[in-house]
Amino acid sequence: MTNSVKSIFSQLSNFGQRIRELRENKGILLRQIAAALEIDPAIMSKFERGERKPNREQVKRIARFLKADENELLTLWLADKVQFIISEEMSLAEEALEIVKRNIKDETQTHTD
Amino acid sequence: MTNSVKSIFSQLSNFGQRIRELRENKGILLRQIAAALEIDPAIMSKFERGERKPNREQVKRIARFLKADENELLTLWLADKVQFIISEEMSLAEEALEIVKRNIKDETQTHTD
DNA sequence: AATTGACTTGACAGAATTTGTCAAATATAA
DNA sequence: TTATATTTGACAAATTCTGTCAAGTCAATT
Repeated sequence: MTNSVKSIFSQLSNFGQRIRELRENKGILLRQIAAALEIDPAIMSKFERGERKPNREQVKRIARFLKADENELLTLWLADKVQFIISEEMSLAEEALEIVKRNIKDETQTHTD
Repeated sequence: MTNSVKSIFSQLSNFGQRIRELRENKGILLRQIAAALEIDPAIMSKFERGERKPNREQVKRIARFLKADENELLTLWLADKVQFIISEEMSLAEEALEIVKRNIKDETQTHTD
């Protein structure tokens, strides 16, 4: 994932939001799921916030550990993947902002000498 | 692309089939497009057969060289990318598309104020 | 049959991205 | 403050992606 795209879209994660909700409702700690999946809590945190994407096996393990509907979670996870691909194509906005940013910077440098 | 998935899905390529059709109708050689894009003909061949995927810039250059509709080709290219992800998870496909569709709709409504 | 031209195939190396670990930072509550 | 939970970012290792190359197939000509 490029940084520019991440900055706009990382906050939306159908999957991540759902598992966080499930986890918190059950009063389970993030690091407890992490332990169950044998990964660092940092990664689990990133899954929940949509900053990184788990693989199919991890989704299944999460479902099992949370006693949640595996199919529901896999579906949300797939939706995220598709949505990300689509979102990347809407990223002309980012390019535009980059140009503006560059221009502003040049302007600033020109005037502060 | 994993090998197992490639073996199943590499034959379907909306984008590849279309540019081969366009190219052949104009009597252009594969290696001529390759030269224009400054890549090896082998890669161009793989693009046309859907074995590898070009990046956005390459799609644009192909469109320009073939004097084809850039938007059409970018769309087919995007369709291939989405279709590939979905193909990996066939059974969950429909539900996932529904979620994306709903989110896109919400996004649109949010932004048209 | 041998040659030619167009494309295809697969192995390969280097580049780029992704993965998980770790330590430090932050946040929240007691 | 102290303790506990989560987040952040830098990092190395693993994996995937890229394009090059040489050898291969296939069809049409000679």
